[in-house]
This record gives sequence, C-alpha cells and structure tokens, in this order.
Amino acid sequence: MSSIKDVARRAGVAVSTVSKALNGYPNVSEETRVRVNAAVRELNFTPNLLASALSSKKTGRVALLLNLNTDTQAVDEIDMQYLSGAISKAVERRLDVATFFFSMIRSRSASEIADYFRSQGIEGVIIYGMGKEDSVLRELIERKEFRIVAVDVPVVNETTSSIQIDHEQAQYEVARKTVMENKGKSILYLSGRPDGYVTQERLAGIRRLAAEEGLPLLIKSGDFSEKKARELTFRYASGYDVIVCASDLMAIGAMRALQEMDIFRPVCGFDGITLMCYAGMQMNTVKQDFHQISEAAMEEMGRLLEGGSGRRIVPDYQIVRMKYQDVLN
Amino acid sequence: MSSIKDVARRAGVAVSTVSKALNGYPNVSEETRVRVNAAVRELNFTPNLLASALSSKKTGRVALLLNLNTDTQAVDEIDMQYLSGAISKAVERRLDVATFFFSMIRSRSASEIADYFRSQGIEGVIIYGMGKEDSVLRELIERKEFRIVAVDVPVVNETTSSIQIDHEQAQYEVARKTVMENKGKSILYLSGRPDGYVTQERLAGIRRLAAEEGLPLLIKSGDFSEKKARELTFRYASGYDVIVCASDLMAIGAMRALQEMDIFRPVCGFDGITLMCYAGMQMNTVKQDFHQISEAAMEEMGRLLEGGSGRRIVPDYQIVRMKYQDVLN
DNA sequence: CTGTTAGCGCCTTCAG
DNA sequence: CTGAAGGCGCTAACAG
Repeated sequence: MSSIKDVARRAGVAVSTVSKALNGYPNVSEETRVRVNAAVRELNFTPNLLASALSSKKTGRVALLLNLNTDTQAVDEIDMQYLSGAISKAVERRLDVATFFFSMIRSRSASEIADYFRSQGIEGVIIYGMGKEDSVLRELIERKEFRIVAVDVPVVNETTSSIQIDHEQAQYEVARKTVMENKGKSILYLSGRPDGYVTQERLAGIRRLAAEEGLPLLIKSGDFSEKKARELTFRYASGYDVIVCASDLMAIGAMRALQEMDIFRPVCGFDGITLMCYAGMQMNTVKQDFHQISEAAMEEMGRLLEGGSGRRIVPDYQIVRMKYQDVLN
Repeated sequence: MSSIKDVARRAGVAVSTVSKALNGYPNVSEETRVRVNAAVRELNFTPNLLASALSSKKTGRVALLLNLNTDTQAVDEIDMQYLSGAISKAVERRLDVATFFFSMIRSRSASEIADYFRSQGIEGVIIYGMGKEDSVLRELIERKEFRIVAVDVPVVNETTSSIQIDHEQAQYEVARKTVMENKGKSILYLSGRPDGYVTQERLAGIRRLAAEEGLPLLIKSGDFSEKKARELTFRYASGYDVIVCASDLMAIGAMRALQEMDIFRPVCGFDGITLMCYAGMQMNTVKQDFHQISEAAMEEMGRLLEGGSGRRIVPDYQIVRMKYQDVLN
C-alpha cells in the first residue's frame, strides 16, 4: 500500500519527479530514473489508477455495449469473442473496460446513459451491432461526448469510428461460390432483422449476384432466427435451387427443415460460428473473426483516446475494414 | 461537468452537507435535503465516482474471473450467462465490474495479480470454476487481501464465500432417472476434467447410485470434451446400458458416436445448455441456472463488501447452495 | 443540523 | 533536470 510519496522518500527525490519518471517523461535524468525504479521495486509500489485518473482527468475507461439477445443464446459465442478480443487488447493498451448490455439501457434515455457513463469515468464506448431502431444509441453518438467505435454500423463523425468487414462483398462471394458449385438456377435468400445495418449490406450483395447471373431471387426476412428460417424453408424451399442465409443460425434452421422435408438444397450461412460443428452441419459460410474485429475496435478506441482533446486537421474518425475468410466447411 | 462544489453553492450550503445529503446520511434536515436535490437536478449533477472512491477508499469494484476455454467455444453460453447475471446484479447494487479471463493471469504470479487488482482498485473477485491445479488462484484466496466468491469451488475462509448447486445430488438424480426410465443394468460414466472440483462431486453422485442399485459402473475421463466423449463412447458403449455424461457437451459427443455406431443407448447430460436444441438432441440433463447462480454470487459479494472491515463474531463467509432443476428435454 | 478543514494519491504547471 | 505547491472531486472527522 505504498504510495508515490514513499517511493519519493526512498529514492531521495520529489514526488513530482517520481511521477515524471514513472510516466516516461523525457526530462528526467537516467540516473534518477534508475533510482526511482529501484525504489519502486523495493517498495513493491503499484500506482493507484483511481488517483491518477482523478488527477489527470484521463481514466482510460471504455464501455463495451453488447447486444445480447436472450432468446438465441447460442450466438453468445459471438459476443464472447467480441468480449475477449476487446478485453485482451484493452489489457495490452492499459485501458480499463466496463461491460454493459443493451437491455440495461433500453429503458433509459440518452442523457441518463451519458450521466451514468460520465459518473463512471467512461471516456469511450464500443457499440456492437446496434440497429437502426436504437435511437438512444444514435443520440449517444450524436452527442459526441464520448469517443465511440461502432462495430457493424457505418456511422462516423468527429468522435466516432466504425469497423466491420465488407458484408456486401462477403455475401456476394459466399453465395456465388455456393451457387456455382451446385449449378444453382435460383436463390431463396433468408435475410436478417430488418433494422440491422449489415442486413442491408448483405442484401445488396445477394442482389448483385442475382442481377449479374440473371438468377431469380426470392428474399424473405428470417430475423436471424433459426425457427423463422425453418418455417420459411418449409414454405419456399421447393421452388428454389439454393438457399442463402444471412446467418449460420438461420442456415441451421434451413437445413433442419430440409432434412424433415427430405429434399436436398445447398445452403450457405454467414458468420462461421463453432456451433455449426456441434450441430453437425457442413456448409459454405463467411467466417468472421469476431475476436480480431473486436481487438481492432479497441485498438481504434485507443487511437481515438490518445488523439485526445486537441482539434486537428486530419479527422480522428475512420471506417476500418476488417478481413473475412470465406470458408468451405 | 458540475461538481459537488457547484451544487453546494447553488443550494447555499457546504460541500460536506451536499455529500451527506446525497449519501443518505441521517443528520440532514428535510429542508436542506430538498434544496440540495433541487440544485442537483438543476445543474444536472452526477457525482464523480472515481473521486468518491479515492476519498472514501471504497471502490465497490469487483473483478470477474472467467475460465474461458478457447477450444470449446460452444460452452461460452455458460460464461455469458455468468457474466450477464453478475453484471445485472452489480448494476442493481451499484457495484462496478471488471472482467478478466484465466488466460490473462495464468502467466502471472499471485502477487502480480494482487498488485494489478489493487492498482485497479478492485476489492472483490468472483472466480468461476477454478480447478485444483490453479495454484495461483488458491494463493490469491489464501492471501485474503480481496473479498472472494468462488463459484463451483468449495473453499471458504474469513474473506471467501463459495457458491454452487449440489452437484453430487444432481448427478445422482439425473442418472437415476435415466437408468430407471430405461431399466438400465450398467453405466458408462464420462467424467469431467480431473482437476475440477465439480468433477469429484459428480463422481460421488454416480458412485452412490451405482452402489445403491448394485450396478456395474465404468468411469472414464472425458475432460468435458465432446471429441473425447465421442471416442470413449466408440470404445466402451457397447458394453454398457446407459451413458451418463458429466456435461452436455460430452453428451452430444456420445450421441454422435452412438448414431454412427448405429446402436441405441440412453444418454444423459449435465448443465442444460441451449446448444442442445441446436444440436438437435434430446435427453435428460441437470439444468443449472447460471445467470441466477452468478447473480447470487454477486449478491454475496455485495454482502461481503458491506460487511466490510469490522471484525465480527458471525463469520462473513458461507457456502451458498443454489437450486437446480433436473429436466427431461 | 451545518460548515470548516484536512486529506485520498497522483498529476502538472511553474520556479529554481 | 528537479522540487514545491496547488489542485482533481469527494469524504470524513471535528467543531460549532
């Protein structure tokens, strides 16, 4: 429980000098730096980050906002990957992380959330997969009080960066591959929840493919739900050659239905979740590396936080494009 | 960004009075309390928790330590439930949560971890499913520097509580039910990783059943792995009537194997994860409510943190027994 | 019941 | 290059 004061005494210097030495300021002689480090080691000193944050007004604290949906827990795998990616990078960059779920903020207003975050000393927020309907979050972004990195949401402004893979291209490619491999002549497409940004982009991808190849395309909203995908497959699969799903979970639902209908149709998914293996399914899919995406998001957050207060010509924000692999399981 | 000072000025009282009013101290007149609250509202004041923590030396910060294993991501569902349970309860009790993974600390010593936690202002730690081999965590517990709640680990001391379901009884019951329903005459038991505490307890449960009913029992270590369970099933299933697995994931592996072997054996699992549905499997299992268990853990943590520094006759620690349901899917 | 006064542990000008 | 001094925003005795 030794403080910077103890270290200063032990090293025979002033507290301010210790502070400078520890925070890597240039104007400290090599000799005193060594002395300070020795004292630190001897006293087993660990700086009190709370005090540091209070004094410097830099908390380095970032909130993670996860859209955990309680009905389809199976895709929690994705959120966990997001979490572990963000946290490991945060530790590396010495940032502090607080985790929240959409459910905890749905009932509150943007200003309430802002108050809450402010009181917690949160400087930045990483938002995972918000939808167009999440007006509270939109407002939070527009307030520009916090540095924000939005995953899978193409929104940027002076304090907001965005990060995602190229969903349009990815959807195009995986669908194309599946169609080609099976010489498909028509496509049934099960899309995600309507208010999702990625839903639109993926839709654009499948439309491009259909247009290019002149294939009949039926689009039905599956809401990212296995159950719904299953129902839609029962209803429409017989009329189409290939079933393209906007998520693996829906693909599972579709394959289930096909099994029961006892007909074969090639199916492809999206996301590349491990669950597929346990479900015993094999198909083409777009493998997203959620862990890595989240790492990149936290990395970007670090940048934004450093870029700090100073106004500059080059804008802070950017859209980061992550890679994906399209995989044949 | 108004501070307590502004509020004091606005309300025409001293800062200390504001502090008292806001923190619900009794010795504040109703009138001033109202004045203060008015000022708070007018200035849109939100207290700076960092400053408060620094001054009061009570951070209300608790670390969550999750044992995320990267190979079997499918069971991330459990960790996510743990997380959401702990976090929602923490918000309710106005505690602050920091999430960590075992992987981040395996490489460090107990004192390093303690330093790290201390510097982060962490007062309590909830540990999920540590094993007997996790000597670093044992040491962390024995240091008694932090309040600890251990989930699924029967360890208690002056600063440590423990919480879990009755694994022995649960394993006994679900196995018994499965055996009875199928008139089984012998049992193949696939156990969890040897160093897990719950592994031992569940083993005791199955042994009790076998002894009571006089059934031949073969125990094989499946390490909570689907793959391993599958292999073991291939090897030993033919000689036994019923397959009892210490986890749902292993049960999935076992059923897979049985399908391929094209023989029938009743199988039962443990945990009650949603994944089962997507895997298209139905079986008896013990349904643990991980969310609720974790809520209870955080609740207990709150107790420990309040129970605070004062020494008392009644010990802080306790073993909390959670309920489980044994379920027929 | 209310105000005054010290800090909490650290950072950060500003002199020297 | 180093030290002294003044906070950061809040809490906690201690007087009054």
